[in-house]
Parts: sequence; C-alpha cells; structure tokens
Amino acid sequence: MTLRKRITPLAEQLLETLEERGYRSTAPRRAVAQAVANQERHFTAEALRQELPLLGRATVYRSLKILVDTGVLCRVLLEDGDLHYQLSHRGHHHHLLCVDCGASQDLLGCDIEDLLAQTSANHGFELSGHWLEVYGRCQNCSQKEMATV
Amino acid sequence: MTLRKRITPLAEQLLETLEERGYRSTAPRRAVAQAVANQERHFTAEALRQELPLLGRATVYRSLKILVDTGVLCRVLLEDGDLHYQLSHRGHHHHLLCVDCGASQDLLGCDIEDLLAQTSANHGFELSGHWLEVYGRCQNCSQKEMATV
DNA sequence: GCTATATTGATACTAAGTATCAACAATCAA
DNA sequence: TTGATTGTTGATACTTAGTATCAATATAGC
Repeated sequence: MTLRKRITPLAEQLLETLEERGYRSTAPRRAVAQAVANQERHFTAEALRQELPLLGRATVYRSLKILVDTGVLCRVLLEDGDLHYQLSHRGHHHHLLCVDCGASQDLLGCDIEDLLAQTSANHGFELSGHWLEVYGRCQNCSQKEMATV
Repeated sequence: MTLRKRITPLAEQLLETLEERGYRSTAPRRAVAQAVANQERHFTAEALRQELPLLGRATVYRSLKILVDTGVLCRVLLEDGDLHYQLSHRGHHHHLLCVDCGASQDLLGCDIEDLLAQTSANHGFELSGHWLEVYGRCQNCSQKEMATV
C-alpha cells in the first residue's frame, strides 16, 4: 500500500500517544504522523494536506484536530493572523516567533502566569487560561541585520 | 436611500477617524460604522455582514480591515480559536475575556511588556510585538456560579 | 459641474474548518 | 481465524473568513 511508508521514531511516538488515548492506528494516521514529524517549522493545515494528496481533506483536518487535542501538536498564531501548527512539547508553553525566518522557540517557566493571575484578580476576574505569542527577531536574524547595515 | 440611516455619535466618531486617515465617507462605510457602533460585545465578520444585507461581502470585509488598520477596531481571539472583532480603545492593550458571558475588559498598563522584553532577551530574541488574550470568569459569572453551587 | 481617483459590489478563488453518511477497516472476543 | 462491533475514512457539500479582479459608480476638490 502506498500509505505504508517507512516511519521514523518521532512519528512512531506520535502514533503511540494517539493509541494511548484510544485512537486506532490506521494507515492515514500513520501518514499524517509521519508528515507532521517531517516538518521542520510550523506549517499550515493546507500545506500538510498537499503533502498527503492521497488522503481525504476531512481526514487530514480530523487528524490535526486529534493531534492538537492530545497535546502533540499546538497551534501557533503568526503576527499576520495566520494560524499554523507545530510540534508541541507537552504542557502549557508559549512561543517566541522570529518574524524574519519563522523560527520558533518555546518559552517555558516564565512568570507570566503569576502576573496574569494578579492582574486578573485586580479586575475581578477568575483566571482560567490565556494565549500568548511573542514576536521578534531571533539571534541569527538580528546578527544578519547588523552585518548588512 | 436605505443606507442613509440615523447615525449615533459613536458611529460618527468612527467615520471621522477614517476621514482623518484619508478614507472617503461613503454610504456603505456609514452603514458599517453604525453597525459596529451598535455592537455591545465582540462580534464576527459574518454576523456583522448579516446585519448589512444590502452591502457587498467584499465591502464589509474591506471596511472591517480599515477599521482595524486605523485602530478603531481590534481583533479578539476567543478560547475556541474563533476570531472576533471589538471596538478598541486606541493603543496597545489586551483583553480579559469571560468564557461564560463573553464580556471583555481591557487590560491596560500591566507589566507584561517589561517581563517579556526581559525573557526574550534571555533567549537571544529582539522583541518586536506580542499577542495576549486572557480567559477567565468575570465577577458577575463567578458570583452566579457561587450562588447555584 | 467636472474630473481624477477612490470605492463598490459581483464574481470567483483560497484556506480552514465542520457535518453527513455509506463503505470500509481495526480490534477484540469467541 | 472468523466475525461482529465500533471507529474511521473519504466524498460531498456547506460555512466562515478572507483576498483578487475589474467594470461601474460615487466622492472630493477644484
């Protein structure tokens, strides 16, 4: 079958996570897992779909959804409003997104939560969650900029 | 003309802002400004369009875009990923969104910027912007919850 | 009132989803 | 290993949010 491709350890790991959650291991899901594992940067749903022309649209979108639900993928909001997907380290985190090269770094263990809880409380809000994206220029791109100016 | 409706001071103010930016004052824009001014909560593009059946789709979306560009409207990302629009106080700010009733409060003058600048620097990032939405339960909804439990 | 130019709206397209549903496949138990 | 149960697929069609094009029209300024 065309869909049964070589599968890398990362893709395997993604599939295992799905199975742990009770999702069946199917050829289409293997294909999506492998395609996701191959991505080096954040990607759009449509880009992924184009890499998987043999799969139905709905299947690709459904697979993305369950990958997000199981915490394997996360959604990233780009500065221009585009929504992309990206492999996620489990748990709550934020992204530092380079507006030049598109690289992203995870932001862990910063003190935003505390600050937000405090601020929310001041407004009479009971905090339940938040979404934060940080845009800027990564070290590489800053240095390139320096060099050309 | 059906489009020339009574216009409220707020809508008037929105139009003036557009004119200051060099946009012409047209009947469709008056209609959009009034419809936007009438909203009590954040709203979707499509909802607004349905209130303005006489206007072309493109016109509504274009008007929303220039209202966002001029800072009169801002985009709000709901917890479920839906994108809404909302009247904006000029300048950079964030939203406290109630997940129960949908109310939103603006979050001004909090110290997130400093914290982010610091954190970004630690990661070699040159900060250029950020997007933050805070979800929770407003005072009203918290109290209602209390009362029923 | 004329004219240059901005704006409109019809149409068609992209992108991201969701809903439906008959056909099919994976799993598990016998 | 077979077979029933139940999850999954993919075709299709629909919704929402936009954007691009372009001829027709309205606006602002002279």
